[in-house]
Amino acid sequence: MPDQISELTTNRLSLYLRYLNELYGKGVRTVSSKVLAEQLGVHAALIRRDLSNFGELGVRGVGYVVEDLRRELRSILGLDRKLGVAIIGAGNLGLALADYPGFRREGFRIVALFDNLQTKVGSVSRGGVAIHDIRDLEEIARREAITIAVIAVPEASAREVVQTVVEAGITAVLNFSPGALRVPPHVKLKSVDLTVSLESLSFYLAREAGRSQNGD
Amino acid sequence: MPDQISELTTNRLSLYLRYLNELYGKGVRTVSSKVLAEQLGVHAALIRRDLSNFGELGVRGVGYVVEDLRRELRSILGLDRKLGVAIIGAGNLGLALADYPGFRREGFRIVALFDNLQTKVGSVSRGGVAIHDIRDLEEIARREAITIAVIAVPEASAREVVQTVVEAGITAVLNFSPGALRVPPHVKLKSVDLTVSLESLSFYLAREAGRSQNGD
DNA sequence: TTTTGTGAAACGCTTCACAGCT
DNA sequence: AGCTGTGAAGCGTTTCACAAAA
Repeated sequence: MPDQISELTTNRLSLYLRYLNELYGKGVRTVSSKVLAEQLGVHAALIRRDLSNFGELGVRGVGYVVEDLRRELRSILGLDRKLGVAIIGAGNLGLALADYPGFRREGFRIVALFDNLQTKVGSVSRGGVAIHDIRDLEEIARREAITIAVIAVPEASAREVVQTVVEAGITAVLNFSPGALRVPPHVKLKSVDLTVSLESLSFYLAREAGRSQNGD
Repeated sequence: MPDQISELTTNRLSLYLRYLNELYGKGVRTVSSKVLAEQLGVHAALIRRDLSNFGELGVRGVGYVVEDLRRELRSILGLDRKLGVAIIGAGNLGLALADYPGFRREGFRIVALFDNLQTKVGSVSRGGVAIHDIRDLEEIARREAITIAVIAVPEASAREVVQTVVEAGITAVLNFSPGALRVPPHVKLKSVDLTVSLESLSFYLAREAGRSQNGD
């Protein structure tokens, strides 16, 4: 078992698990890397390579036993225990993320929202997640065993918030705020930059436009 | 100028532009790849390589002229014209995205939300973006020159919605729904999978946990 | 001297192709 | 025969290191 697994691989593991859940629900017993590959739009050898990082999970001549591989992946991804999640920032995005069904489905426990605006503190999201004062983060994080923070605050407060999160002892951060954040080495930071995603698409459109009209 | 630019590069171009905007606001005249690199946490040579794809944008011995590079990047990313964006799905996430300030800032025009639920059609988001019937997408897309669709619908309807979007003549799609989507080759699809992002973090936590407690 | 632009080396990820197991 | 697991090849991205320019 190699000691460093790339993020590209872990992302795909999550995709494999999602499809295995679907197969499991349908009562399918085994699945080959070929079938998995066709469904997910990746190469079969890549799936075998990804899975082989964690042992010999398949059966030669047969494929992968759906129930076993599903259990294995859940364990590899750490989804067999319920992880506590805090959402920082009770703006539009934070509230939407707090109620996002995809987070609850695979064993995450959305414990609370946090904000610094006193007018928001004390109320709840539509789905019933309570909004607390950001100053209570550390206490609640310890009490509720929160290990993941999702940051959805404006760019201006992002740095300060990350600091608060790290000081509260949280070691995994999913960041939706724009801008580069720095965290200590023991903290894992993953950023989803919505503006970057959209501008990247814009680049594609700009290129296509230039490509179709050739010197007229 | 190479004819294929990787998505890794275009994502970084967007980050460079964001920081250049900041420098421009502060009145800074020039910046070196070294300074840029330190701020953004990437290697200086990578920045030079990225930019060199689009010509000789810098000045040897000096660095890059902030105003010029900023203008150049805006043009490269196609942000010098205002692109029309439609958000499909007026749930929590769609509504949050419609009002997301980061989208408006860099020259995108959020034209409308679309949903199939008649109870939502006719109302507006908090920020004032109107919700239309998804059946009117094609007509409105043509009239308002919408070139980008942001998909924020439940997994079950995602496939159908992509089809509708493609038929409406939209050629760039930013997808927030889980699951693999297939689009024709002339359409650019970029997916942000929130569940995958969170599960990837969970993997990191599972690994760390196993690492600290060694056989006790 | 400073800093870019870029061949060449290094690195990492994916695919090929097949031995090995069922 | 069928399908996994994997060494080796292939390919794309990043970093090194330095010539060229200001």
